[in-house]
Amino acid sequence: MKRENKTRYAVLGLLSIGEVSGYDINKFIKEHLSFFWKESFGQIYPTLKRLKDNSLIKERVGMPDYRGRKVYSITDKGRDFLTSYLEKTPDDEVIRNELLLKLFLASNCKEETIKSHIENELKRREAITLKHKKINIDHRTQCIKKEDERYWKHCLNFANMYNDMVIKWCKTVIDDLEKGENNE
Amino acid sequence: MKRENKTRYAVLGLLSIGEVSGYDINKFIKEHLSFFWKESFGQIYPTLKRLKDNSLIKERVGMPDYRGRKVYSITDKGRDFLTSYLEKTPDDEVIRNELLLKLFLASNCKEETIKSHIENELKRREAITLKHKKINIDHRTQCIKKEDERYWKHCLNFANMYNDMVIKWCKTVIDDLEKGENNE
DNA sequence: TTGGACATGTAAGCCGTTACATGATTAC
DNA sequence: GTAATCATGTAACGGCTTACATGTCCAA
Repeated sequence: MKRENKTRYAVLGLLSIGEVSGYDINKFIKEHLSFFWKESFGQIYPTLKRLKDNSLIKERVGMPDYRGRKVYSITDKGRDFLTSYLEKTPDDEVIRNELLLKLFLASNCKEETIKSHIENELKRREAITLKHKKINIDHRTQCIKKEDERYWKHCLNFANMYNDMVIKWCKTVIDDLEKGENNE
Repeated sequence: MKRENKTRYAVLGLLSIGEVSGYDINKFIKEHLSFFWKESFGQIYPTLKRLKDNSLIKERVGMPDYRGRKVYSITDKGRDFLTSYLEKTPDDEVIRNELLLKLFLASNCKEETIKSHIENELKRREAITLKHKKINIDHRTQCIKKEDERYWKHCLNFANMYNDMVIKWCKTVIDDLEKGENNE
């Protein structure tokens, strides 16, 4: 079985929430979903075209806000297609964690090097946590429809738990590396 | 800047541990590293050829265990290349978590459907935990060289912490979904 | 008036999986 | 003898990123 193009489901899914443009889809994913999904323009625009050709979505030239803007809405056929997708068991995440690869191979570099990678990761994660606390959950949820809110909060919660876990892990690694340094 | 082929670093990295064949590399990744890295034969064999052409590794026909088997070892040049790779800041993980995508879009399907996806994930994770407890850490570490062991244990620990976190998360989602059902 | 955000789209080209092709060896 | 595992490799094909190309609108 061939690898499936998942972009179309993500795009179709976002259109199930409301009528938006390709530009909006990109922005929304970047701002709100980037902790579990990524897309690029090079995928989004061709995907919109294909979905339109298959009558899964409808195109409308966005007036009066015209600026070359086109907005798309999901059709009944599109909604059926999306629903049948959602029923299929999700594929395993494809994991390629470069930080762990480098840690695993760290006997080929200085201990300082790998330590600084871990410290960077820790800082990055702590910054995310801080940002999430500032922007409280209600604010992050403003743009989400009522019926989706419940599911959305679980997604956010996943992100937070993952973040906390990584922070904890980074600290244990750093502690261990420092312990080693003192022994020398 | 072009996207980088990461496979060569993974392959080179494994050869830094010892002289092995393409088949061995595949097996090792599948058995030991699959929680943070994946490769397929279609990438491994061409990569070995390219690394050899660039003198980063050396080929040797594996005698006396001959069965068409070729084994590779890292050269000094290869080791330098690997070290300079390890010094670069790791790229962000590319995340595409289909379970979270489906959860986010779950207002387009029956609640039962998404609930069963989460339950599957929970079962899968619990099975992994069980397996890891059975195969104790010393056994999993047998095949790892002494100098790598310390780093390796941190990688394993990441896997365990992540697993535990996901299990906890799944349970809160399932609880919440069941609470909703009772209210109806 | 100029920079930044809005807005759409294509082309090049590597990346990576899957399927296919082939054959040896070992254990039952 | 036959199934499983060992073992290498290629071809097809779609996936996806990156870079490029083009133009508008708005605010300072």
